[in-house]
Amino acid sequence: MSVTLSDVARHAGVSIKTVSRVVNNQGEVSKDTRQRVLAAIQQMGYQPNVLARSLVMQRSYTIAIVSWGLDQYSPSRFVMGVAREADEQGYSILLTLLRRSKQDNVELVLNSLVSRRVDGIIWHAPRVGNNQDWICPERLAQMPPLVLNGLPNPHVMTVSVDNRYGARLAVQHLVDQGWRRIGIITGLVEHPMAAQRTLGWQDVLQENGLECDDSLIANGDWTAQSGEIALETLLHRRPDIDAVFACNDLMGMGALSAAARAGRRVCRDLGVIGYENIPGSEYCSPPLSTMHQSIFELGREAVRLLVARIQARANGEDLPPELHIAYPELVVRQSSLHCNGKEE
Amino acid sequence: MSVTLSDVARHAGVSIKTVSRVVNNQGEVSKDTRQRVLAAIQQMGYQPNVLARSLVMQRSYTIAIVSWGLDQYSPSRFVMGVAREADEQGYSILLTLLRRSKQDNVELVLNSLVSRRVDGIIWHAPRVGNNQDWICPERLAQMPPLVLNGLPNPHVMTVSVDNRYGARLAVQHLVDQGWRRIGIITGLVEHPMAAQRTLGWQDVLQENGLECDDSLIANGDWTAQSGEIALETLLHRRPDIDAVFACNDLMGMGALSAAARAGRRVCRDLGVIGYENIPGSEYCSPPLSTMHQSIFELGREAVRLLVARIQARANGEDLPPELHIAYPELVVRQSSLHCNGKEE
DNA sequence: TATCATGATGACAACGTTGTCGACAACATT
DNA sequence: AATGTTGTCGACAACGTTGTCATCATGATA
Repeated sequence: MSVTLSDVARHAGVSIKTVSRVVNNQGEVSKDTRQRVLAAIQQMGYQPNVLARSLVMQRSYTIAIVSWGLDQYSPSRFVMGVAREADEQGYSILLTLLRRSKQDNVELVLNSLVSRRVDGIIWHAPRVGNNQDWICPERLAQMPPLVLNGLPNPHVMTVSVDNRYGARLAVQHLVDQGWRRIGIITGLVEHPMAAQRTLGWQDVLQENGLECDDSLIANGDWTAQSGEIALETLLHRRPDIDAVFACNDLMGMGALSAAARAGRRVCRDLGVIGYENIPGSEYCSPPLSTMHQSIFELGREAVRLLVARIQARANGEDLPPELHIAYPELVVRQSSLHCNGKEE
Repeated sequence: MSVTLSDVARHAGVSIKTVSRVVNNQGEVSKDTRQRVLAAIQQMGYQPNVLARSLVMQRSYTIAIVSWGLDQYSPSRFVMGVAREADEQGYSILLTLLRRSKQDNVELVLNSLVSRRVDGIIWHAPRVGNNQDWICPERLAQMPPLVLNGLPNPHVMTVSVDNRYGARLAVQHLVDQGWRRIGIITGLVEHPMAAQRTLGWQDVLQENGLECDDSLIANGDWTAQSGEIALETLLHRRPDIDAVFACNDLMGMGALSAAARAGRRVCRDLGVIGYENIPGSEYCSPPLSTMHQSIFELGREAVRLLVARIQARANGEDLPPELHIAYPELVVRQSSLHCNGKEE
């Protein structure tokens, strides 16, 4: 079916090994034969068989990304960053989606990756329940993992976004604008990311001597609809609220909509800030203030770190796992501004 | 490093081949030895080496998806559908992102996939320039492709969304609402998808005897910002416009924002409809009417068709390439409704 | 008893690469 | 002239599977 080294060798009148040398341009081959072999390769359309190479070299030049889902913006961007950098580094990426319903298939997924002999894993799913218990010495020996927002662990590489820091920036901005009773619409509570953002919110309120009561908390699930409902319950429970921190932009948009329906005019009666800077957040009415994260770049960085580790391991050295943290930036638009109703 | 068949064989006191038989439970193995082998496998944590298996079987149980990008909602959903179905069918998926800048790397990408001996390709990128010229007999022999929104071709499988039909539904709805001068904000003109939607818009205007002039067309690039600018120029050029069909929701949101700034009240002075039904489109103000497409399901279907073809090919049969078309559905929300200003 | 099907198993050669080692010529050094 | 060095190249054995065939009991049939 496909052209092999041996086909090319026969055609060029040399040994298999010589062709192999030319392909990987390694070792000494005379200019003359190199030309001849190159011509044969060109002519026959030879493409090396990576499977065979992987088998003998004991590495597949493949890294797996195990993802929770691509339907949100940030995860998609992360995967794009991973794909781009992997391409540039000469690695292929194997995409695996975790089933959200089943807990127990983590083990299955991992076994499948071992079977495919991937050189490393990028774990791109929130730590919920015991779904990261697989990170144990036995597994670590098989393939090095890099975990997004992972727990500190001396044997595991991690790239993280400092969500608590980001949340602090967002809420501090609300405080600076003069808002005083600041509620929060959280993400899915079982996601560590959501927990971190809630902590940041707490930090700022406490530092500023503002009220920080459970009645200011409404739980969302990252969807716009949940944001809408959350703001409704919040306003009902605490009519004195004058601002709200939505833990992502979609929920922020839901909140904007709920506010309008409740007759609360954003910027005058209510400050709103989101988190994630999704496309479109700029075009809500009013435009949604938010936190920006360079997630694409984080994906690239993840691959860089992981590949460095893989290469090192192949050379017998054991690179100490590095850690990379990204810090979000505040994007001030209109929804968080406090107009004091002056222009009424 | 890792446990092999031969390790298990030695441990269980049988031949390699027998272990192989147990693993693939094929052939006749006595109950007794089967138990013994199974125990050994369990005990040693054996995982078959898919690389080696692929090498000898001449198929990798891997399919590649070549994508244009994951930053829009629909493409992400498509990839999710692909990943899910591939998982269920026992295939792994290799994710490749096309560089948008370079045209010429299509050939490189393809060669890399041949090198990895993928069993099939899902081509998930708009046909722009000559970037689908690779679909030629030579390539077809190497690995069967399935193309999203591909051109009709007796040798290539295709799954499509009927974009022209969807656009017709959207614009007809505007007409039904009583809007008469209907502009369009197109997608990137070089994308066939954008062209199809524009054709659908034309169809309906002509069928209804409405004006269908070039001055009603403004070109966007799928981003919200481009939608905003497009509506501005449109309103400037043709102040008599009373409705606009935005070829995706993001541009629709931009248009909504531009309308507000221009003092045009949506629903009264201007009808707006988008396309794609992204999360958040429901929470614009006013909520954006749009077209819904079941893209996740389309991704699953793509894998089903492709895998069927691969299996058939492996059995020597040559399954005729099938075709699958999905039809979008209208989602009526507020932005497209015509209030006639009654409640003024 | 001789022959034959059947069931269970293993030896061995593929698959397409790469690493190791040795062969051999050409040339430089003592 | 004998020896060492260098540059080219090929034979051969891995890598971990699977398919093909042969082997060898065992029990059934003629």
